Amino acid sequence: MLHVLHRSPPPMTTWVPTAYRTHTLGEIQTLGADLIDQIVTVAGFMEANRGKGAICFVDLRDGTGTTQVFLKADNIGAESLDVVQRMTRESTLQFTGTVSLKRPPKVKEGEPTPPPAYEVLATSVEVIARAEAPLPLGVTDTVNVELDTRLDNRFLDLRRAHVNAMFRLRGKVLQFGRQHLITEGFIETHTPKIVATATEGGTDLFPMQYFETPAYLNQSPQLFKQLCMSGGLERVFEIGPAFRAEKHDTYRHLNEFISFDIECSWANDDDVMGVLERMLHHIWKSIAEEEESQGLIATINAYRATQEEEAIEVVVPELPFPRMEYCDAIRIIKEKGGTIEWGDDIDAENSDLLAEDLPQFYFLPRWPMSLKPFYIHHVEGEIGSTDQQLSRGFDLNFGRDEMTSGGQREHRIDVLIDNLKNMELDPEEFEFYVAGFRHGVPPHAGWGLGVERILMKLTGAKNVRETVLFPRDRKRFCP
RNA sequence: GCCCGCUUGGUGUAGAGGUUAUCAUGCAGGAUUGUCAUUCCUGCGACCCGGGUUCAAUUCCCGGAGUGGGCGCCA
Repeated sequence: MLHVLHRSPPPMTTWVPTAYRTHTLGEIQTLGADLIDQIVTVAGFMEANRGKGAICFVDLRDGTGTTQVFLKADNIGAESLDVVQRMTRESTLQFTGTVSLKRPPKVKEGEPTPPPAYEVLATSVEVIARAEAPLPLGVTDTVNVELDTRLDNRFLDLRRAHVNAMFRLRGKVLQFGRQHLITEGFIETHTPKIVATATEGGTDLFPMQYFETPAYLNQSPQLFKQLCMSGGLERVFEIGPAFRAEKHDTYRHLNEFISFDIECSWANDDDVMGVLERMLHHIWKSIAEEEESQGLIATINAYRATQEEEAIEVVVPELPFPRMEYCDAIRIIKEKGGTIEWGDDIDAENSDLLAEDLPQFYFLPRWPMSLKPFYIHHVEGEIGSTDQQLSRGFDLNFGRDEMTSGGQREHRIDVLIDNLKNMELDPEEFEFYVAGFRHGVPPHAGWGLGVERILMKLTGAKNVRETVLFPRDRKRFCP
């Protein structure tokens, strides 16, 4: 059966000296006591410089932290001091100097003395690249910046501490998700993004030219990961882009997004719901427990405080997640006064009604077959309250928002072909896929999870675009 | 695709048919300071585009462009 192994945390990251620095700024702080009086070379962005007289303080920032560099005309020379004093914010500078204990700040009586901090007493400076002024957006300014301005100048936006922290958290989410699936026996795969035909039907695809032939950007790895099941790979996952040419314009949609997909043999919908909730639980738990992740959350909260926004809190969801079967969801929506009939999709307004009682993760299993794509499995005789055929398809929501859709797949080739015809798709066009079911295939199930949507829930982002480095939406595809 | 907003210095905002167009942040200069979100002084910098109404439009109307939100659909 399933073995979920306990993994010890990865070893501490080591920063090897490079051509431009002997130490990171983070190391100056963490190893400061041992580095006192040693000569070091550091490099980074100049966040601020203070002091116009015979002394000057520079706040220098690199990927590991911030350290103050202290300049005195006696040590560095009047000319270099002047260069630094006239330097623009966000220029990249390289300093050589000695590590020394920073003078402790004046502390009011009764308040605790802060831990010792370290600085670099500079003896020389190299201007690597001077930043043009004014900056299109202030990296350390407390004024709000609109998302559009941020995305137009994303490279500068990324220098802001809370934005940087968000992308580091994104890396963590992928790392912990990947880590969990590997412990459950899944192997990482890649499927093609250039395809000859629609993989699911329904959605609009981006057309492209493949040499002399029209082709498309793939909307989902769905059919290919199923072929992996027919190929006996048994448990696969993929983290990759999906492209959809839908002209939507909302806080939760992108035209290129990263889909976290799995497919699992000898399994039904209930089995893969288990994989999903265990994986999400692992991600949340790891973020809540790991020191580095907590530091990232704290950075985001420090910014939120300046914007008078509520702090985000990583609440580890309890296992198992609640299950709200489609038929029950319809009944409850009706009881709450929502307008819906059995067989309808659950729209945003009605999702809000469900979210009143289920504000976090919950599964919505057993959708009507009529609402699900052709590849979803059904068991004859599993019928809803109106005697209509139910499917083995499910959604995972977080409050009002859909995070995942998944289900057991149809492995019976005759039923598959019927389904295609019933949904007005041509089995001939899907021959590459149907062929995979002709020579024996295990029953299988899987799901696709929107990475950006998960990030929104974890980091409190109000718009998925915030969680993507360079988002592609209806109007934006540059930078 | 449909519905509703918004557009003022680099950034984010206040505001009014006639103003010296507000404030913060920023930028430049100066004073002070081994600073710690320093403080203080001085200065710089803006009404999206086109047309209309009006003695007068950045303000009102129409159109355009850009942008934000909601919906459908989805991850």
